[in-house]
Amino acid sequence: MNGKATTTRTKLERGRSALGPALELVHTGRAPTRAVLTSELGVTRATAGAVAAELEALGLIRVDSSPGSAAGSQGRPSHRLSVLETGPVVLAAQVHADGFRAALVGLGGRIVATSPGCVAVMADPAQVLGEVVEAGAELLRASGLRCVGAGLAVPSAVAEPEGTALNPLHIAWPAGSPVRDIFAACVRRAGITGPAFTGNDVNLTALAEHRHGAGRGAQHLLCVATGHRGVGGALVLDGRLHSGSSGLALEVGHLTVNPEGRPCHCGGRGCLDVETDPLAFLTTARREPGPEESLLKQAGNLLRTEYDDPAVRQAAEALIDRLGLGLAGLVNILNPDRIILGGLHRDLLEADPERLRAVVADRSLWGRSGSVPILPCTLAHNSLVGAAELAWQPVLDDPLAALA
Amino acid sequence: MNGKATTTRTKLERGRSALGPALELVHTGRAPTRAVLTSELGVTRATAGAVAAELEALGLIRVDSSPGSAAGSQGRPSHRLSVLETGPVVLAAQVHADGFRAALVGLGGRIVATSPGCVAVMADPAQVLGEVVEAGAELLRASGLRCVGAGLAVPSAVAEPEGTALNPLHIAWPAGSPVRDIFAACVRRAGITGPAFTGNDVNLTALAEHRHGAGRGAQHLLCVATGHRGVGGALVLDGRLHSGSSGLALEVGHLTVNPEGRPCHCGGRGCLDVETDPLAFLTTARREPGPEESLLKQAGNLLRTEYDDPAVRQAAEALIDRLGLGLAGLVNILNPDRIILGGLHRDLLEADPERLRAVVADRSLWGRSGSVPILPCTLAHNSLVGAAELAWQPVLDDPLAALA
DNA sequence: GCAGTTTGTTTAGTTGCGGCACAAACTCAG
DNA sequence: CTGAGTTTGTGCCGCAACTAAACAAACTGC
Repeated sequence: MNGKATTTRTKLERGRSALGPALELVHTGRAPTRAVLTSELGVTRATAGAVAAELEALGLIRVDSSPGSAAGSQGRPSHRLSVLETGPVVLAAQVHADGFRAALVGLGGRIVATSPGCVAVMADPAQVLGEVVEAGAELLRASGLRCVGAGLAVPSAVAEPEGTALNPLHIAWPAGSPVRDIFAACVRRAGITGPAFTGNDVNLTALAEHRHGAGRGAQHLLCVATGHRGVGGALVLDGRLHSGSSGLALEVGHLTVNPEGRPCHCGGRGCLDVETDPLAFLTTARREPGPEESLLKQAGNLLRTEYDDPAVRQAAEALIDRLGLGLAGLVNILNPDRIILGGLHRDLLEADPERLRAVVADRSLWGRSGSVPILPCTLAHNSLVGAAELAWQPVLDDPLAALA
Repeated sequence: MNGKATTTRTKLERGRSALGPALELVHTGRAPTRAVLTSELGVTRATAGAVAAELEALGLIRVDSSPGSAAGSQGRPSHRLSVLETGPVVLAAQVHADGFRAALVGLGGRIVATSPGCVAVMADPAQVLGEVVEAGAELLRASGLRCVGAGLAVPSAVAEPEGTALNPLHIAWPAGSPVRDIFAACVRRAGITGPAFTGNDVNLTALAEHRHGAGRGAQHLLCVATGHRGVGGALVLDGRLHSGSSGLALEVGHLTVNPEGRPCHCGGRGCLDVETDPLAFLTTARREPGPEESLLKQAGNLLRTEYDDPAVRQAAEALIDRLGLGLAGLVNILNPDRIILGGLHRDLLEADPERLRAVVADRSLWGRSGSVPILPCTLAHNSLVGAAELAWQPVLDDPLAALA
C-alpha cells in the first residue's frame, strides 16, 4: 500500500487560496476596502468578495457594508475592511535589560493589553520566561479572547534551527541558552494554545516597523538600533525577514567605523558596537554613566535636553559620523531603499538628521544608493509587536490551517 | 518503447503554474527523472506526467522512456528527463578587459557555440555591443536554432531600473552609459527575437554557479571575485539574485580590511578593492606588473608557479589574511551558507585553503556562521552562462507566455 | 430625476490538480 | 522461469479556486 510511506508534503505546501494574501493586506492596512483588496490581489470582484466573506466567517476581519459611511469619490462606495476587535490574539513577550513585559496583540498590530513592565531580570531564562508567560496567560484569562500563538523577543542573536540565544549579554543569561524551547515549554505549561516562536529583538522591530510603522511599503528595509549596549541590525526583503542561513545575519556591531577607535571585545578596534552605543556617547560627552539598565534613557535625555552644551554636541556629532560610516558600509552591501533607526541611533538621527544623511551619502559609492531615506522608528513597543508578527505568520500564510 | 505519439486530449493550456518550476528543475539538473520531478514539485504523478509531456510538446525537454536504460533500483524505472539539444537557445554576451565574446547557450547552461574572444575593446559601448551582438547573430544563423532572448554581462555595477553602467572603469566606457538600452537596440537591430537583459558580471557569475556550478543547492550563496582590477560581490537568495533596490548591492570593494593600508580612490584606506586585487598582489610580491589586461593571468601564474618564493608566499598570505577579514565581515552581515570565490580570490583560496578558512572563522562572530564552506568557482565561462540565465529567466517563470 | 461611474452579487463555465484504480516495468527469491 | 514485491506511468472522476459576463445596487453631478 502506498498510504503511509508517501513522504511528500502535498497538502501543507500548497497555498490554499488567496485567503492568506488577503488577510495580510487587511492586517497591514493596505486593503481598507474590498475594492482595494480586489485590485491588490489582482483577482475578480467575485473572488475578492468570497475571500472577504470567508475571512469574516473565520472571525478574523469585519466587512462593513453600512450605507452612509461613504467615500466622497464617484460610484458605489466599497465595503470597508478592518480587523475584528474581538478576534483572536497572540501572546507577545519581550525580555530586555529593563525587565520583561507581556502583551496580547491582535491583527493589525493592535495591542489589546499589556502587563506592567517588570524590572527584575534573573539569570535563569526558565524562571524569567515562566513569569512573563504567566503574566501573559493572566491577561488572556482576563480578556476571554482566543489565543492562536505566542512570540518572544530577546536581545540576542537566535541561532536557527536550534533556537539558542548566542549572546544574551545584557540580561545575564548563559550564552547558548535554548530560549526557543524554554519559551515553548512555558507556553505549553501555561495552557496557551498555538505554536511558539522566538526571535531577536531588532529583527522583530524591523518586522513590526515594516508592517505597521515607518518601514511600510519598503521592499528592502534596513533597520539598525542600539539598546543599552551593543548594536543590532535587521533586513526585511519583500516583506520577509532575512536572517541568513542560520539566523545570524545583520550582526552589524563589528563593522569598523573608526580605525583609531577604542578596542572591542571582538578583537578589532573602533567597531560600530563600541563607538555608537549609549556608553560611548556618555563617555565621549564626559558624563558619568549611570546604571547599565538606564544608559539608553540617560543618553537620550542628554541629547534632547543639553544639545547646546558643546561637549554633548561634539560627542553627538562624532557618533553621528561613525554611525553614518557604518550605515554607508551597509548601504554599499545591501542597497536598501529605506533605513530606519531605533534606540540611541534614532535619537542621534533626530538630533541632526542632515548631518547623518550627508555622511551616509558621502561615504556611499554612488549618490543614488546613498540618498536612501533614513527615518526614525515610529512604533511604540515595536519589538513586542514584532514578536506578535512572528506568531501571526502561520495565520497569514494559511488562515484555514492555522485556525483549525 | 517509443513515446506515444498522441495524447488523447491535447490540452495546450494545460499547465500554467507547475510548468515553470518543473522546467527549472530540469534546467538545473535537479530532476533527472519524472519520479524525482514528481516529488520535487510535490504533486501527484499524474500532474508531473502532464507537465513533463507539455514541456516536451513545447520543444524544451526530452522525455526518455526507452526501456533498458534503467537504474538498478527496484520498481519500474522512471522516464528520464533532459533538456532538448535542438531546443531554443539564448544569445549570451560578455564584455571585459580582455575583450568581448558571444555565445549561444541552451537550457541547462549548455554552451552550444562561442565566438572567438576578441581583444579590441573600444571606448564606444554602442560599437562594442554592436560587434558582439553581430558575432552572436552570426552564430545563430549558422546554428539554425531558435533564439528566445539575449543577456549581457559587463564588468560594472548596473543601476536599476535605468540599466546604466556606473563604473565601467576597466573597459574605458563612460560612466553612466545606458548599456541595457544600447544592448537591447543592438539585439533588435540584428533581428534577434526575445527580450534583452544586462547585468553585472560577478552577479551573473554567482547566478550561473548557483544553478550549474559550485553554488548548487546553496540557499544563501555569497560570491566574491576579482578580475584584473577591483572586487565584486554577489548574493543569491533562494535561487534569486539579490541585487538590492537599485541593483547596487554587494559592492564589497570598499570594506576596510587593513586600517594602515594603501589609500583608495573612495577616500578610505585599505579597502578590499586595493588590498586584494592582482595589482596589490604583484606589488606586494615585488614583481613588475604587466599590462592591465593581463594582470589577472600574471598574478595567477605567479601564485601557481612560484609559491615557494618567500616574497610570493608572503604576499599571498597577506592577501589571504585581508580577504579573510573582508569575507568575515560579509559573513557577519549576510550569514551565507556557502561562499564561492572567483578570479584571483579563487587562486588565493587554492593556494592555501586552510589559512583562508581559519581567518574567516577567527574573525566571524560565532563559530557556526564562520565555518561556512568556501569553494572555488568551477564553471567555465561562468559570466557568459550567467548572462544566459538572465535571458532564460522569463522562460523559467512562464514557459507558455515566453515562447508564445 | 436621469446619466454616468464604481462596486457588489449571481450564475455559468474553466482549469489545475488530488485521489484512486489499474497497468507497466523493473528486482529478487526460489 | 515464475510469482511476489516494489516503484512508476496513465486514465478517469471530481473538487476547489478561480474567471467571465451579465445584472443589481449605491453613490455623484447635472
